[in-house]
Amino acid sequence: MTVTRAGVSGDAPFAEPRSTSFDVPPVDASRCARQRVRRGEMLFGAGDAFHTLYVVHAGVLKSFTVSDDGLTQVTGFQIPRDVVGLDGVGSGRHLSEVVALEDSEVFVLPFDQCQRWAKESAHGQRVMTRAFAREITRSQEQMVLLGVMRAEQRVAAFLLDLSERYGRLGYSRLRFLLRMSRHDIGSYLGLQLETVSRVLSRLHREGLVQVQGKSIALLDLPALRLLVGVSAGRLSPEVDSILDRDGGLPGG
Amino acid sequence: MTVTRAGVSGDAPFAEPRSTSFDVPPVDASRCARQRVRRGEMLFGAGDAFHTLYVVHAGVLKSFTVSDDGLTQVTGFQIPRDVVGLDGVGSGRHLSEVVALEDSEVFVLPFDQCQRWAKESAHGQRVMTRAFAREITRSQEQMVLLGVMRAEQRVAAFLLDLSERYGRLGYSRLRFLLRMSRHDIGSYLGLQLETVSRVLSRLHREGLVQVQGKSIALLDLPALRLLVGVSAGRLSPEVDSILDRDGGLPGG
DNA sequence: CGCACTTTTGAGAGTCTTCAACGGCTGTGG
DNA sequence: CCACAGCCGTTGAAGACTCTCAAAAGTGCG
Repeated sequence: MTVTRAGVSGDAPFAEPRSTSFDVPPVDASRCARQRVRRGEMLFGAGDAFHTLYVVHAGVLKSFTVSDDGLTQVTGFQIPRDVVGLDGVGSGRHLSEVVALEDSEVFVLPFDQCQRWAKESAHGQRVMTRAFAREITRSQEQMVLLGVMRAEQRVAAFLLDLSERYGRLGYSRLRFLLRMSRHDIGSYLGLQLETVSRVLSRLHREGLVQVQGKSIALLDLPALRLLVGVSAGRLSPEVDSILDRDGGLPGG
Repeated sequence: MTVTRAGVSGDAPFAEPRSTSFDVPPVDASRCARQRVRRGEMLFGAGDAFHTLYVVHAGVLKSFTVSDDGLTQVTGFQIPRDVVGLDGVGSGRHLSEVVALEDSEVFVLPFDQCQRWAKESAHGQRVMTRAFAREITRSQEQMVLLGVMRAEQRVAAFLLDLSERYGRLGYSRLRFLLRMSRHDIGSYLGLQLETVSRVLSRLHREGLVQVQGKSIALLDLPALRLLVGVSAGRLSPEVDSILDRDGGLPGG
């Protein structure tokens, strides 16, 4: 799958029948610029100038850091409502690269506009702060995963995380598709692709999950949770944020 | 070393001869509340309500997550000018715990005050945003370290990171003290303490470093950098932030 | 429909961990 | 001031887990 660069095509704001609001800037998704990113296309690359945040509207993306020698490390997978691009805030350049794993669409949120929004509205500030905070929390959890968990636990944690996130979007928590390759999963979890494959096979044999290529069914959620251990960071339903007085997400 | 809870003693704002400004809220350190944290004392614990950020003024702290079953994972070591407490922003409760590794002092920055500052001043917003961004960048680099590096590389990267940070503070980049135990280092790097000890011994034998208990001397910086590989995330001098028009830090 | 990539599975090697023992250092109390 | 207890650090040996190399089957895109 060759990576190409996404053309900025649909970047003119246009309205849509139902206002799909999300908990990230700007408030109103219906009048927000969008951009399509086809499977294999790159949303932005490492070293690109940063001036825009994105929120996934449809599809799945993967983020990964690129070392000077070409080695890569996947840092996350983004599904609808996830924010993309925060890695560029610090230096003004993107440290990581983002590619679509399937035909996707993202909302385009110029960062200076976000900043203005945060400055002018208390709600805006809350939302922006929370976006940052989530990224920090997520990274911290991933650090625990990479630091203390063994292969089987990492894979289980990965599946439970996806399950939870799809669930929050209104999709099934028990059956979903792994849009990313075993290689990508391995890179994300600090494992080799063979190890990922073996662990999935083992979990299948043991009846905890059912795997058929990219199709996954979680057969025994409690056992999976037990496996991960109460020990390693909460992949559990979100705690309410002190920043979040604006509550949950509509529909889903 | 038993962990006790730090009493809120010096929390009344008081002035100081020279204004030690730092690049984090509030602007003026000279009129900022402070708090002493003695060796082994806890600045805050996991689950504690979050309402305050801290900036290390003197000393060294360690942050670590605490699992339900009591297992811990060190998430970072903080030296002067580092921000502490951002992990609590997301949920309103601290997810991690912070303990002083030596007698230390921190500036106390009520978060709502920071928020107000960010809202009212462009400079404040930049500084706050950058504080968040740094935390994200740092976590991302740690993810790479934990995900793709081997023990020797992790330890070398750890030493180079400390070297760089001490250097930025005006201390020697070549000789410094490891205030934390081998156990803490291991926890931070996703290794066992024995592995850390062994690697340090090996690096010593090979002439890259000189280790005597907690005292470290980096004898061959280029070799250490080579070992880490250009591959794994930049632990190199900071890129300038687009958020940072306020420049460097005053005297180290 | 075929080529290329992905996934699975096996076998052996390597790294890191685990268990264990020993010496050193530190802080405390007599 | 010295003795002691507890923690820290080092080192060894065996074992566990993951990686590497390799081959074959499966899948999907063009």
